[in-house]
Amino acid sequence: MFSQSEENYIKTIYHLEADFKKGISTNAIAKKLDTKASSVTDMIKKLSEKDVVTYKKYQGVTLTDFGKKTAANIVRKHRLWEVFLVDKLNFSWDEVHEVAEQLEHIKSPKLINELDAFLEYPKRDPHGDPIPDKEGNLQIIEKSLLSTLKENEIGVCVGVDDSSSEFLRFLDKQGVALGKQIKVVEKEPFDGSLVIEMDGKTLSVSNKIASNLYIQKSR
Amino acid sequence: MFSQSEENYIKTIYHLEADFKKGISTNAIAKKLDTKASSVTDMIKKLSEKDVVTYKKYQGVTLTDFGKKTAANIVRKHRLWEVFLVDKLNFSWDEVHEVAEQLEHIKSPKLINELDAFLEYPKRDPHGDPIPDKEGNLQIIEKSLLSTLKENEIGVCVGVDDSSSEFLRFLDKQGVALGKQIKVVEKEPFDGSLVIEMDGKTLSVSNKIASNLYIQKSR
DNA sequence: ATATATTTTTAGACTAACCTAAAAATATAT
DNA sequence: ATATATTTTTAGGTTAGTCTAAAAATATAT
Repeated sequence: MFSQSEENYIKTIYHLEADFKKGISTNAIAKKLDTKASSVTDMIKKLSEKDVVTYKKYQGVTLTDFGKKTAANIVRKHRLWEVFLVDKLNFSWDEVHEVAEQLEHIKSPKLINELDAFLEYPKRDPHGDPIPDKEGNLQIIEKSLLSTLKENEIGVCVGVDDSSSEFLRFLDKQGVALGKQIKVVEKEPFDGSLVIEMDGKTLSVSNKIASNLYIQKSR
Repeated sequence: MFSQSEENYIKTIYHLEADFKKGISTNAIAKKLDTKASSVTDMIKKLSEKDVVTYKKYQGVTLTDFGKKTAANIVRKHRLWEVFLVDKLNFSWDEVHEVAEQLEHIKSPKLINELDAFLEYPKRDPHGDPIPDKEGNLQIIEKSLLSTLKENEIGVCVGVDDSSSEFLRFLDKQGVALGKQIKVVEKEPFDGSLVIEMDGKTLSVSNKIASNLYIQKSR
């Protein structure tokens, strides 16, 4: 059984590994968790004692298989709770993170399995991120950043890269949501902005937006 | 904002005051929380600093109005989560306590208000205990222990005194549940047992059972 | 009313999780 | 390749919440 703090470290390392492969640095973890590198070193030693990570001094850490499974389970809980909050309790997708951060630490296998069933086994959370199954596996979706699509390509919005409140609220305002079909009408080479078609309407999005929206290409 | 530990103390004092009025002893709290009296003294000092309790050395503690409201809010959360677990996630009434003990510490006013609405503003938890409203008020129900009913009196089962798993599972086995109508057919003065009628069937219950079941008398 | 028992508080220590500051190792730049 | 900068670890300290053991206060019994 892990403490909330241990779980937060495990989850953070998991997310960093997804982005940067192996050997996550002390500093990277400290930055994500808004803590000091020295605190991270302390915790890493404990997690390595518990066989959650492999660690050699000055070489960064890597999750063991056990650590990966543990992490996936925390992420599973986090994302299932997010679905619950949005689907059942009228939260919007920019409001769920903070509460899910707390709920993910609740310890009860029955709770999470029943919740999964109650939500009818969702495959994605409200931001489009996949929900790991009980074994910790998560289905990968071939998604591309909107900014990488070519003119006339069509796809469906399946996720966001930046999930900050500001960005999500901006998307809401523009009418962008998961599942929306988007067609690239025109790409502006000068500033990387693009003209898209959505809901039969035409609008222009900046490169910054297009670099944070994931699209699953049609065909 | 209170820590989980502080919240557990506040809640415990609240429950003890409901049973024994004012001036809850250090030892009583220690017993309930399965901790040592010296730890309780430490925590009491902190809670009194924070104006949650009034405390004079060796005189026990009493919740302030602020403390009562805080406590009621924790109890509200606990009981709403219990309803959720039983009504939506197929938990039985003897399984909910442990998980609700964790869920009650989640901090999010929106979460609890939306949960309340989602559950359609329940008035009682699965054990028949009233759920405090947002202001911390809880409706009182005139309930009597089954053992205090007279022959031929009729009532509805509205709660349990002892809510241990063993007792609740025993009640399940006997078909006893909240809302069941019960009529006292005969009282046995010798051992305090009584013969009751429920669901059209006649059965005998021991005094121990009858002293732990609350009945709301009809008329 | 005094002795004895019980309860409560104090004093001092422990652990988890954090911190700061300094030392050690590694990386970078000329 | 050596000097400099950066990263990481170590050493030692802090706080919340717990503990044990002893001291102080209160309660009980004769």
